[in-house]
Amino acid sequence: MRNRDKEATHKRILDAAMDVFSEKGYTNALIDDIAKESKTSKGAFYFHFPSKKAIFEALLQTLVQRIVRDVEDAIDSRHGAIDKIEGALHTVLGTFSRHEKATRLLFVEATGLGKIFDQHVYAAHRQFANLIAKHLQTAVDDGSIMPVDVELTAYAWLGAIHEALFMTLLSPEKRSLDSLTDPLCSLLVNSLRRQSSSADS
Amino acid sequence: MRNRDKEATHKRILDAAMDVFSEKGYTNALIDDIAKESKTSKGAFYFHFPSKKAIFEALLQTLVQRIVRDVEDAIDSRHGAIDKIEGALHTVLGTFSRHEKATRLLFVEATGLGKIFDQHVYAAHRQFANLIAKHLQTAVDDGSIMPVDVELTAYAWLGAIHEALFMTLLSPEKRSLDSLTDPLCSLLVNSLRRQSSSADS
Amino acid sequence: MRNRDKEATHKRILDAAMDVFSEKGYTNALIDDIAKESKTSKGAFYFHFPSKKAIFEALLQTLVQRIVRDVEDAIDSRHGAIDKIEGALHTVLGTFSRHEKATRLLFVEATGLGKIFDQHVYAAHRQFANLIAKHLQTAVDDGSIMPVDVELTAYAWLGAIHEALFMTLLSPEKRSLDSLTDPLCSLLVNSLRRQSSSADS
Amino acid sequence: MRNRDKEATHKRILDAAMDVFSEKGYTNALIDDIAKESKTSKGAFYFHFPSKKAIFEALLQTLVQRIVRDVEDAIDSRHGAIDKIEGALHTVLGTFSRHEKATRLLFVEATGLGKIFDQHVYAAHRQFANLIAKHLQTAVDDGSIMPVDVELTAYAWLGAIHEALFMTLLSPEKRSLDSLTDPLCSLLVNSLRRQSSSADS
DNA sequence: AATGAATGAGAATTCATTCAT
DNA sequence: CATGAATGAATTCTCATTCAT
Repeated sequence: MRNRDKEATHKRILDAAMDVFSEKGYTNALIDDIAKESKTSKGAFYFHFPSKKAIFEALLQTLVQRIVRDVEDAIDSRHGAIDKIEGALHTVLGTFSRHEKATRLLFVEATGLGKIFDQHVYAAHRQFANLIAKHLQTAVDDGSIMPVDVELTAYAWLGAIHEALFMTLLSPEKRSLDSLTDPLCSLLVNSLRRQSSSADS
Repeated sequence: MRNRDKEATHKRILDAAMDVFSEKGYTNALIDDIAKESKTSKGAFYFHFPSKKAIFEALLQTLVQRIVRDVEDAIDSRHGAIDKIEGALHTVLGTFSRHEKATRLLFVEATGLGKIFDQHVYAAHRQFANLIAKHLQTAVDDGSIMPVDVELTAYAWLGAIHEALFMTLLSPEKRSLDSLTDPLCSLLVNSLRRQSSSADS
Repeated sequence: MRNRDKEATHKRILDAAMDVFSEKGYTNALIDDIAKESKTSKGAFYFHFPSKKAIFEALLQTLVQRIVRDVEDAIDSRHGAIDKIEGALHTVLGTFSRHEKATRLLFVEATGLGKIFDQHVYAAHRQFANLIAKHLQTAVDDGSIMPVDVELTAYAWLGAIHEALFMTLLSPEKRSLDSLTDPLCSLLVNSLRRQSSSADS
Repeated sequence: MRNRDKEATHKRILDAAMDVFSEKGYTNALIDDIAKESKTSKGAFYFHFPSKKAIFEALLQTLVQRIVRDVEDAIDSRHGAIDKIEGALHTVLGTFSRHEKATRLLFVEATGLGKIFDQHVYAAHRQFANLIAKHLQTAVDDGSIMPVDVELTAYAWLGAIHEALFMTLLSPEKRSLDSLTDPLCSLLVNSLRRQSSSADS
């Protein structure tokens, strides 16, 4: 019972932190804001987390893990290399679309905070890129797509996704992330498709 | 004469600011750091710039303008749509490679600073994307490349470039930006090349 | 039975408090430290003691009383004025030696805490000094020692003891308090011996 | 001129700190109090001193040095071993009497602040004791006084002085330090006088 | 009686900005 | 124009104390 309360408060604070950080950015977010938003107190915050930095890191790590897991699950249910790649892309984009705040946190607010956070961001991007690279490699191996530098391609794709999300998030018009999924997916997958080859000798 | 001094100080401060901002990030950079680095004083800083925010914005704008101009010049000297695109890509990547600090400022340190700076970053990315989009459109129009959504492609490309730079800048190994140019350029240009070619003679 | 538990907890907390206070000093000691050390909880602490200040005061008072009683008992078993004085000195020094933590509490940690505690420390020193003065007076009265200002001498002696303990406690070498007893005792007693002596055999 | 201002402020802050620390004790003294008392600002405080701890240490060190110097000067003008000892005692006591706040700082407020300050206090006491020991040794060497353990005696004397000052400072009646000098001096010096006097009956 | 999560009033420290010289 | 001492609002983190269970 008591334990329930504790965990519930812990989660309320994490949720509040995500709201506040994605709303105001790391630097402009105050512990007071998080305390208020979570309807607890500064003391409760520091009971549950050792520092502002720590909760932000916890948030980042949790988000990356959750997204990576979601995407891997989604891929498992697809068959065929290209299908898997499309699946990965759709899920990545879909997940980001569904969690705008988390996305903003990962791709906007976590950047430019100095050396300490850089490593987290670097690691996060690496994990996402590896996810893509792995399936690209499978597709290359079974001949579904042209042989390419899968790692570089993975980063290029991640970058394309990142940029699309980024610009959408920063755009004053607040266009929904969702509308990006299909066109971006086509663009990326088509860029790799065995090029007709019809008469290609 | 006196005027010379004034301008020289102004520039020394700008240069120092770029060094300090790209080294420590906006938030961690102190006016004192900039004053020290520029071998002037806090008073001089505030004589030449109204605020910390202002000099950072000035820096961003100057950098974007300079890069855009450089790239446009480079493109002018190329002929043929694809050639121009390759020229643009090479120049963009080359310019970023040559100015690591500026690049770090534009693509890393300027991110996540909150609403006010977001607009600057957004505008900067837009300018770069437009540059690419314009020449993609020309290439599409004259049939050099497949018809694609040029705007989306431009953002995808910018994202690919951004990501590559970003990961290189954050990577602990500090790989040089330079080695990225050629492979990335190939990847992107190839992704658009008229695929079939079957009947293209 | 239940009562046993209660008293036992009370004592555990007092003991823990003495450990923690003498180890970290009043200001740096946390209620959490005491709760942990006593293997109870913060709630238990506040059930048994009304405040941090209160337990510290209780501790001081208990210690002073115990030491005064010990010394008085020891003196009772001595006969002759000088003998009693020597007895008092030996017992005071011996007691302090045997209870380093308590000594540290009384002579180091209780100092410099501000007005409120000052009075306790003042009272404690007074009690110790009175103890000494009383027996000095007896010795003066029966002519065993030179007539001196017994009160001032008592403070001087207490000071000498205090300083010796103090320096030993603060010394990096952590020399044992014990080795001080004999030389210090001689020094002080000799300083009062009927000086003449030359012809006094 | 500017430099004058800077130094003047620095000193004003030091003076204010001594007032505040000796009035409220280290822990209860607020930087705000010092800023207010010095008629400057918190910012000015941190411009001149890096931390609360640092200014307190600076204060302690300055005081010890000044007192040691004063005493040594006073001793120089005396001739004869016993005379020098009396001179030292008088000067030490006189100096402490004249600078009650400083004395309170050194002997009351600096105690019980934890490991870090302990070393300062230890060092200060050692310096004072060494001062006394040196001259005791001279007096022993030239036969002016009985051979005694000069180091232990020095600490005993310092302790006597310390205790006398301490009790006077803590006493509710606020008796002046001054009235202590003569009786204490006599007591201590007499305790060492060549007892002989054979013919003193 | 005991537990430990929650509270919130501080307090030290930082740093952009000002301004007298 | 330049200097750098001074300002003080803002912010993180601490910890004695409370209280629901």
